[in-house]
Formats: sequence, structure tokens, C-alpha cells
Amino acid sequence: MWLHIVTRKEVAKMAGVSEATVSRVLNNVGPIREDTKRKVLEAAEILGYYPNALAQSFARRRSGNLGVILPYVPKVHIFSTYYFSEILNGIGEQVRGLGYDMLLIFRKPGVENGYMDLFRSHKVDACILLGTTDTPAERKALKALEEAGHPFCLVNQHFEGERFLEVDADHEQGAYEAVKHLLEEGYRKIAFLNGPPEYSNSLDRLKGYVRAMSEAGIINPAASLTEAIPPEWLDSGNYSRTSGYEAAKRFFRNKDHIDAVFAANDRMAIGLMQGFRDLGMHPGKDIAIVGCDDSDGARITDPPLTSVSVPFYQMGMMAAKLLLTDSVSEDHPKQDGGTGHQIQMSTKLVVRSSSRGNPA
Amino acid sequence: MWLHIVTRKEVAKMAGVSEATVSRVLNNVGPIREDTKRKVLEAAEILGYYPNALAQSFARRRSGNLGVILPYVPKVHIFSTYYFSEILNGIGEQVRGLGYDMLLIFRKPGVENGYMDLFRSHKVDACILLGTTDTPAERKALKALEEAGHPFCLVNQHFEGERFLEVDADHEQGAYEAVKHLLEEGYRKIAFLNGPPEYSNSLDRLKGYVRAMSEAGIINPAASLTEAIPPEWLDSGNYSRTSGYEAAKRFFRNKDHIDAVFAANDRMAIGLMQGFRDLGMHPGKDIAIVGCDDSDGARITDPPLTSVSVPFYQMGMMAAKLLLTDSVSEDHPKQDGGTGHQIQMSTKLVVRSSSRGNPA
DNA sequence: AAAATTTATGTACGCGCGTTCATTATCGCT
DNA sequence: AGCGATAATGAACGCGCGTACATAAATTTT
Repeated sequence: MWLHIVTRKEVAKMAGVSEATVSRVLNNVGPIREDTKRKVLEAAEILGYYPNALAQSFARRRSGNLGVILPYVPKVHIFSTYYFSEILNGIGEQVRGLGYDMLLIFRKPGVENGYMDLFRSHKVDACILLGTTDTPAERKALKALEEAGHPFCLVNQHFEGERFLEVDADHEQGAYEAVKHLLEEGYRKIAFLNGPPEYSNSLDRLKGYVRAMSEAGIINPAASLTEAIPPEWLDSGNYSRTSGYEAAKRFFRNKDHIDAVFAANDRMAIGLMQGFRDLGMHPGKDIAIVGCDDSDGARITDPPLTSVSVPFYQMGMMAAKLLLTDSVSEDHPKQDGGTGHQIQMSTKLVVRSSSRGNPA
Repeated sequence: MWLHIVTRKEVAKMAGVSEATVSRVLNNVGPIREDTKRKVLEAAEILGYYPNALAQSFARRRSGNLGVILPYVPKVHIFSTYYFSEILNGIGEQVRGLGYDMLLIFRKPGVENGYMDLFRSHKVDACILLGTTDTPAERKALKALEEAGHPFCLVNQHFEGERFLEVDADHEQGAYEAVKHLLEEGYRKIAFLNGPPEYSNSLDRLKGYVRAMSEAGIINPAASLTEAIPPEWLDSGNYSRTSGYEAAKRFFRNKDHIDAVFAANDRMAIGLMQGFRDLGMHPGKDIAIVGCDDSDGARITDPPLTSVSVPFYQMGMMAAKLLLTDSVSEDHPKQDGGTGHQIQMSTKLVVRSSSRGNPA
């Protein structure tokens, strides 16, 4: 027994028409008499005909795939982070509606611009790049992609000075509101646990932090970003819970000069809470904590974590939409008079009890 | 300016050989003189030749894609659950090494056996199905797939009586050890918050629970599974945190007859903890809680949650490996003398403080 | 009623590659 | 040198589909 693959030819024969007509009927192209259409569809139904997607892609010279590139971080299960999960969800929802498929690719560790091959080999029609960092190599690779005219979109990362297609969130405003909230709650000695500098968010959040603190007259707005901030208020981790836990120890040394910490993501914020707790402090009481992402984790800590909600899901949807309905199907990689798309979505502070103590 | 696509033909011309030879060199097939090989590779390098993956797939009649089917649950961001994330990570790691790509597909809501089309249209060479449930429609669809000879693998779900390729975990043993641990800690009045019955895990865990409780002489091993259990000890939710929270209220009504709860996943366990806390009880002290999955969440609750660790990551890897190195590349969908692969991986209890109180 | 459209369908080709088969170069041996 | 065997290469085809072009049928216009 061998499963015969039904082809267009057989449908044509059964329907008594040419192969071209079958093709036209199934693709809804050109004028077709109503009853030939019916005949073809009936024949296809009876024979159980399914167009061969491989042949279609080949003939159309389009894969029908949207590539999603994920960073390869050894030992880290990348999907397990709220951030990626949500974005992927959004992308998935969008491609689903647009008839595309989603090709997941893990960036190869050593290869510099591995994603160029994806386009060259026609495996994808467009790409969404997640977790990129602003390094010289990365910039170069992206510029090469742009140069070659391959449509791609960055999510949650901005490359200053470039015209890349980007879907970002307003992290500066998010940080500003988070810190402002702490100030309004009466906290003054507010530290900031930032993320790695190669992510544009880090600079954004720093700006927001400085803006809020300057407006409150706590730090000198005239000085440069970092110089105005007392060193014991500025620290950084790598977005892991562990790095937050470690940072708590460092902050603890200056605990008299700190009554609140704003962290660049929830995982670090949760690490901070655990760290402070292990040092005998009570998060939400002795020290206020605010995180970023408003992940699931923020709801299950004790006390629940105040956090900056970022619309990752919508950002994923938007990125896919931009790529699949502009640059690809039509043919104008840039619009808005050549400025390209630089979408920025707004964040929203979700206040929970980790930041509602009564500071001295 | 228009980007010319370099084809095999041009490489052949530059290297002064035929197209067939170019093909042979790049695919390492047949005997080739060392210097022609060099010539071809040089020409390819100079011209920047990349084989067209679409054409390759078409000619080979293999897509090179491993499909991963995810359940479509409206309003639920499926990736955000630890369970799926980990499995996808494992699959991703495996396909990466095998030169395959990973095509993510969300099962369409209405369509009964939508994945049949994926095979028929040759979009995928094999499929991993996640989040399937044991319903008549699903069984039928899977049997049809099997009948048609399409290689697929189920992860974390077992269909009793079928010979499907499955990678499951030993949830019965996991539940057994979890309950036994509670018994050893001195708890006797142990309730069980199960998941929906259409998941095979639910029955597995129920068996494990009953086995442990029977061995301890607490319930009658002779009676049927459910009859032996006092009704106030058996409840079920839908794996969401909320359903755990709600269950806490029900258990609370019989709080004098309950001093521990074993939950079928961490999210429900966390919901239980929050629910009991809101009712004035202290999880880990007034009532012991044990979950399943050993997700990230288990580490950040207060108290940290004892949980049954399930090797989802390895399960994903294994599923991909089975499909991509047996059924697909070679051609024997079943081995072990026709029993098919039914892999079962072991679980491991991770004890934390949510289950180390001192029960009365 | 014939010519000029418009509508509907068929014919033929190519997309870029893998691969079979035929052909030629190379080698080992008597 | 001659022969058979093997190594190396080229010529040719087909995979299943989209589509440009040619053609035939139906419709409108003159």
C-alpha cells in the first residue's frame, strides 16, 4: 500500500478542464464560469486534493513563512521568560490570521549574521528579531540586512541613529511613572537596579528614573545622567532572579540610604525581594520594590509586586502585522517619507502592595 | 538596483563544470575530483551562492520542517505557561542540531483534524502535538493520521489502547512520591486537587494518590479509585491559578478534615496558597501544599512550594529526536516488534518548605 | 450580420534543484 | 599496448505549480 499523492492534473482530468483552470479556480484568479468552478471544486473534493505547499512556494518564490529569531543563550530556556512568551503569543495570533506560518529559529551561537542565510535561502519572507543587543557586530549585521532589502522588524529594542523597523515600548515613561509613584508614596531614597547597557531599554529606563528624580529635586538635572546619581543608588544585573538576589546584598550595605528600589524587570525585582528578606528586611514594609514587565510572577509574590506593565503581546502582533501587510505583500519597505516605522507603545503602572509601605 | 539571485547555473559556468557537478559537490554525493570540488566551492564562495531552500524542498519532496502544534485556547497566552515553554525549548534544541526547522502552528478552533492538512500540503515532515486531550474526536483524528502514515508524536499525554508515539512522564509515580512525602511528614488528611479528566495525567496522578493513601492504610485499596476517597478530599480545577484559588474556598469548608493538599500543577497550587491565605490560613504551617511541574513560580512563592519536577525540556528533546531520526529519515514507523515507542520519563520530588510544617 | 470587445479556457513554459542514465576520463592489470 | 573496471562528469528530465500568451466562446457594438 502506498499513499498516492493527488495532483492538479488528476483534478483537471476528472473535472474535464485544463490544469490552468484548476489553478485559477483554487486561487480565485481571473474570470471563471460558475459551473466550471463547481465542477473543479467537486472533483477536488472527491479526490481529496490538497495543493502541494512546497510546489506553491517554489512557483511563487515565496515561502509563506515569517521567521522569528530567538537569541541562543546557553543554559537558559529562553521560552520560559515571560518576555519572549508574550511576544511570541502576539506574533502567533497575527500570522494565524494572515495565513502565514511561523518559523522559529534559534540564533546560532558563533555565527555573526546567521539570519542573512535565512533570507538568501528563501526560507523566510520576513523576520522578527527578538532579544537583539546593540553591539557593533549586531548593528553591522542589521545594516547588511537592510541594505539587501530583506524586511525585518525588531521588537523591544531600539538602534539609535538607524531607520530600522522597530516596535518598542515607552520604557522611559514607564520608568518615570514607576519612580514618580514611589515618590508620591513618600519614598525619597530610591535606588535603581538597571539591566545590561546593550539593551536600549536600559538607557530608556535610566532616563525615566533621572527625569522623575530630577523633577522631585532629589538629584541634579543639569549633571550628566550617571554623575548626578549617588553611586549607591545605581546598580545593574543581568535580568535574572539571581542577579537581583545578589544586588540585594549590595544595596543592603547602604540600607540606611535606600528605602526603595526600582528594578528593570520582575525577575530581578523578585530576586531583590528574596534577597532582602533573607537579610531580615521586609519587602513592601522596610523597603519598597517596583519591577518591570508585570509578569505572572508579580501576582504571586508576597507582597504582590508593583510593576510596569508592557504590552508585549500587542507588540508581537504589531510587528507581524507591519511586516506581513506592508513590506512583504506590497513593496515599500519604508513609508512616512522615508523615516521608516518606529512604533512605540505605551506602558502602564500596576500598583500592588510591594510599594505601599509607609516610609519613615 | 535589483538583487540578482545567484543560481546553480552561474556557479557551474564560473567553475567550468556542469550543474549536476555543482549539485554533487554541495551535497557531498558521488565521487568528485578534489580540484573540481575546490573550483566549485570557490566559485560558490565568490558568487555568494546559497541554494534555494524552496527549490530544494520541492525537488526532495521534503519540507525540512518539524511542525509543533499548540492548542488554541482563547484568551490564554499559551506560551506563558511553564509547561509549553519548557517543551518547546527542548524541541528547539533538538531540531537545531538536526538541521530541521520548527514550524509553530496553532490548532484552529473549529476544525476537527486541522493538522491532517499540514501533512497533505507537505508543510511538515513530522509533527509534535502538544496539549492534546483524550476526546473521541481527537482519537479519531489521531488514528486517521496514523492510518495515513504521517509521523507524529504526542508529548505528556497518553492514549490508552493506542500505539501512538508518545513521550510521557511517570505522573503516577510522581504523585505517589508527593503524597508519600506528605505522609512521611506526618500529614494524614491529604486532599487532592486534580486537573481535567481528558488529560491522561489526571488519571495517572489519581492512581498515584490512591496508591500512596492505600499503602498508608488511610483509604480502602479494594474499592474503586474514586469511591474509596472521601468526597471532601477530591476536587478538580482547570490548571489555572484562579481555579486553585476557588478550590481553596471549597476545601476551607472542611478545613478540619484536611491538613494538606496535593495539586496537579503549580499554578493551581499557588492559587490554593493564595486562597488559603486570604481565608486566614498559613500555607506551609496550617496546611501543607504540594504542586506539580516545579515551575519557576514554585521558587518564588512564600513559602516556596514543594513540587514534582517533570523533565519537560528533555521530553521535548526526546520527541523531536524520535521523529527526526527514526520515523522520518528511515522508514519504520513502529519498532520494538510493533509496540511503537511509548517513552516514559521519570519525575522527581523537590521538597521545599510548603510541605514541612508540623501537623497536629 | 459582421466587427469589436470582453470573457473564459487551453497551451506551454519556467521556477532551481535532485537524480537517473549515458558518456568519457582514469587506472590497474596482463 | 590493450582491456576491463572504476571514477568522474555531463545531458536531460521531472517535481507541481503559477502564469504569460494564445485561442476560443460569448457578448456587445456598429
